[in-house]
Amino acid sequence: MTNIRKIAEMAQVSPSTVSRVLNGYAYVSKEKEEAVWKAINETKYRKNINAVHLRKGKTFLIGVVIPFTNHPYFGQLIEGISEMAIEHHYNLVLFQTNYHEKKEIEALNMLKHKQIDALLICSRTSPLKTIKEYLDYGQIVLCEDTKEESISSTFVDHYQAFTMALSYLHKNGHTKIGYCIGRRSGANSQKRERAYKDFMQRKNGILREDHIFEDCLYFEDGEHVVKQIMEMEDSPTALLVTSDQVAAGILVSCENKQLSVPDDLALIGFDNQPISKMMKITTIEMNLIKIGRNLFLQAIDGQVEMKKEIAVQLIRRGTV
Amino acid sequence: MTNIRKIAEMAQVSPSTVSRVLNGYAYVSKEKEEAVWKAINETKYRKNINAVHLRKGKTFLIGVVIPFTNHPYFGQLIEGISEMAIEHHYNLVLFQTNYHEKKEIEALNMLKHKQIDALLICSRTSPLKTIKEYLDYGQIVLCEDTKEESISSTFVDHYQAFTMALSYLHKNGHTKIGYCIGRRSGANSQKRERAYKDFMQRKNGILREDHIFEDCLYFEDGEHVVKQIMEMEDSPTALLVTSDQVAAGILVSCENKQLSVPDDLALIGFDNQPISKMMKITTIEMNLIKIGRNLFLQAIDGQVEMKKEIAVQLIRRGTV
DNA sequence: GCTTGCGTTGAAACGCGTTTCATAAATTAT
DNA sequence: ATAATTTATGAAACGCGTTTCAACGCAAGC
Repeated sequence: MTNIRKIAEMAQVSPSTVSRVLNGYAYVSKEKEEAVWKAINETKYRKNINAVHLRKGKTFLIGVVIPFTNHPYFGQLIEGISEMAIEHHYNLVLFQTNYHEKKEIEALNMLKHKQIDALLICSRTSPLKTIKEYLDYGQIVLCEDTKEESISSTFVDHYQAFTMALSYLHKNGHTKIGYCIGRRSGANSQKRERAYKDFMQRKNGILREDHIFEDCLYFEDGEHVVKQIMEMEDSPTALLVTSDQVAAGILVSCENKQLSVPDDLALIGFDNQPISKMMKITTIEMNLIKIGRNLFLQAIDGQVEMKKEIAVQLIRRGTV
Repeated sequence: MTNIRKIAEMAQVSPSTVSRVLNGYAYVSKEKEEAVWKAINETKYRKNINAVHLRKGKTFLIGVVIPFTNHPYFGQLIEGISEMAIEHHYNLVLFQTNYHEKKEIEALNMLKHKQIDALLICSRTSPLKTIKEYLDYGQIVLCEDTKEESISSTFVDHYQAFTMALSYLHKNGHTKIGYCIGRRSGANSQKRERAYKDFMQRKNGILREDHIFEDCLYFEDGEHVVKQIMEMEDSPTALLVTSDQVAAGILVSCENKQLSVPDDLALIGFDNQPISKMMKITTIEMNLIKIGRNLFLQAIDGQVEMKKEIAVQLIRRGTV
């Protein structure tokens, strides 16, 4: 295996100069630079990345914790993250947790053992207390409002976003509003629940536990929601659906059941995924790619704003 | 930062002995071993993984090339891969290509620059010729039959699987059979097309280009297929659907359009995904997790059988 | 009593790119 | 013309765990 010293010898320069050429530093004469490149090309030299990592004390790996890879919400998040990763010559190590705390701890331990430089948790299961114990070992970034906590984060104001969506429905004459969500226990979900309950109480809307639909993650989950609604006595006239996929599923299911959208049931999706545009679903854009990008930048650079809120936007289309 | 030499000093032994303790080698006396552990615990020593990588000449990273992360086919494949990766203390670097060749080349170049030890290509876009140029730089494993080629692979016999499924439909009285596929250009897709055309010709079945439905990847794509079929004059009475997701979408769509399955339209899905069990869809099990596991093993170990075929199995349920 | 061999241990080499420090030469500033 | 920079380059140190080689001690074998 040819190394930098051999190149140096061939080009009649010192290893330092080879390194300088390789990394594009100034202060190398044209002749020597050319000699070095010539030797590099002749030998097909490739630098040993592990030596670089050792010297720099970094692995250039960022861990990314997500519950599922097969959901477009996380798909977009990863897209943003990965875009920045490429730009900064980092690689990503994915940890799919399926919301098992054990998997999350595994990722945290990778950070502890310096297998990764930083950890990005897109959706967590373990308590903040646990996560904080690992802060000494490297940067950890969350995707939720960490307010007074000392943990970096990029997030949207889910309380405000939900309130905005609810107001919009209310203005359109709805008082019986329900919502669909993936799981109720997440930090962001709790914020949404708080917003929902506060709003419904404030506006004297009808607040019923069975107007909250759990386990709504995929397209096919929409059908189940419609079925439940149709069997319900006092069913909601509008739904906040925290995933455009599910909103699309609900929409299709409604069409098939001769339920008119928005007349019988109004819908607001979330994320502004391609499918919502295709199916003309009114939605809340979260700019997940932007969130992803910022998450990454926080992970590699302590300088970046420690807590960054990303604005959301109501996109009016045809389902309200 | 405390390192192995400091531990050695504290425990009054040599660095070699510390290394031996750390790696669980025999031939270390109890007293010294205990002394070493004591020092390790006191200092909260964590070993520098980059030094290990440098010394061992490996990164313990395996690249995985997939077109999309958000499809359960690849989700299961990754599950198998990742299971083995954990067991063998490797990490995965995901390259999502969206079928862009450029992205695939990026991954191949990572191998060239020794950023990853091996590359696992689950679905490729670039020609075999290109891939072969990178074989010198590390192990590359494909997920398709590489027959006479000198590239490792784990695969299923798609020709045989398709033929089996077609036979089953034929035996059940179908001659007008169509099929749904993601893209037609992939190596595996071409095998399937070959099988389809051969079979239809052999059995004098009706072979029409418009009985081949492209771009069928997700649940929602099923609706489009049903729509097309209903508008068709001489529509197929049975479909091979190369993804259970799509088969489920078709099934739902049929129900809504008062089409009876299997009487009006018979369906055979692929992959035996959870959804097919839930919805009682007859399917071809591919054992993707097993494939994933084997792909990984081939990537890290030249010893493992170079080409491995994984058997498929027809799972009879309610849609034929 | 001497050879053989296993158990145990440490010194030193190894993998290799980066970076600091010192020095020399060439410019520019005063 | 002299001092102060800037440019250019190399030697050596550095990061650090692993592994090989040699050696020593002690026990078993002849």
